[in-house]
Amino acid sequence: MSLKHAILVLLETEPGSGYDLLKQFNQGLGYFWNASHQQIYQQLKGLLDNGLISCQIHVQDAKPDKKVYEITHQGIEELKKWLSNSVKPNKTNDALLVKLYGGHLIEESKLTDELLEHQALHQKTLRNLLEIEKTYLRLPTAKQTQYKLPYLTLRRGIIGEQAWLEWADEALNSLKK
Amino acid sequence: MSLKHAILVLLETEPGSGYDLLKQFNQGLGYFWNASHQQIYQQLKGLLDNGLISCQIHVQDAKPDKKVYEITHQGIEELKKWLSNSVKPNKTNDALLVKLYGGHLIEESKLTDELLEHQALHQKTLRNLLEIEKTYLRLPTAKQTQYKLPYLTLRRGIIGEQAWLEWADEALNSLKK
DNA sequence: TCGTGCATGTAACGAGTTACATGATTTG
DNA sequence: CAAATCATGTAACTCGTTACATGCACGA
Repeated sequence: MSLKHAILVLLETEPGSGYDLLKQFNQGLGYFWNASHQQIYQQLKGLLDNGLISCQIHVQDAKPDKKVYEITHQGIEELKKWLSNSVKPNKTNDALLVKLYGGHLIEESKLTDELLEHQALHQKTLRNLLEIEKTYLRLPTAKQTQYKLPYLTLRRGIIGEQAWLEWADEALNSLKK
Repeated sequence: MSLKHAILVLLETEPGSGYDLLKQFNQGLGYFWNASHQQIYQQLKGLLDNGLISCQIHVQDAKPDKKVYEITHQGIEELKKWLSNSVKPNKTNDALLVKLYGGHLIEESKLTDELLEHQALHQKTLRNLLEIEKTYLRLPTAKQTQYKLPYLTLRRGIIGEQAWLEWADEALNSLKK
């Protein structure tokens, strides 16, 4: 349901191709929404069929052609409608926790190893987010106000990652014993 | 991929019916894995076809019959294999954050309202988890050691919810301005 | 020449949601 | 008398992943 709307949100800010959207999902938006290129291209097809976006082909030299999509009036209406209705809270499905829960069947060192792997990834993500935050905090106040809402989502990412790492410390200590 | 294994983890602890599993998903396991009854019954069918679980019908009076499933030797082997291979880190797809990100299209009061709704739910979840933790902390040391791993997953839930609420406070304050 | 970036897609499958469907017993 | 609990399922659909597929340009 929401990938459609995530794409509309991005296209509302500025028109772009499937490839452009993919980059945004891998960068800025990636800390709260992920999508593969396959999914994106499928959704774009659907959105186009329903008239929520329009498409123009941009010929480039030395690079493949690109299809640049733009949100339509209808698309904006649909987006506003979606924004106004409340969404259900997120379901968490976390395979790592399932493994911990049933972890007595294997050696604890394997659990520790996997925790350490995940810890390294989360640390990297956090460093990344903190870099982006630095950039934001260096902006003039007017710009900060303008990007207030996206900044709140960034804060969610930072606080969430910090909490994950806090837990991982606790868990690793508990496993050591 | 993981629902299968979540079911195996539960059946490894004790045999049960699809309905029993559903209750476990709605209670203890629910803070890190969710599944609907439709999904569970489908997966049980698949697991049975693949010989990872076995099934016996228990006739009850004054209640419908139930199919009690048990993990097989093959099932335990499959579970151990899964536990030994590492899983990919979780992808977060959070619709609420997509809405915040694109929230400039609607009135801020609508965003605030929805945040408050979610806040109430998270508060309730946290209270619940803290109750379960109290029960755990009252257990004798031997029992605590036995349930060490599930307790770690509970801690993840608690720390995660606390972090969510911390963020929500920050977000609500920022929206007030 | 090999990998990375740019740029797009199809097909098959597995995971998850929504809707439909039944029927007894217990509790308020 | 209505609602919740117990107990099971099917069907249609959407969402997401994995694998397959193409082709040019540029730098190491």
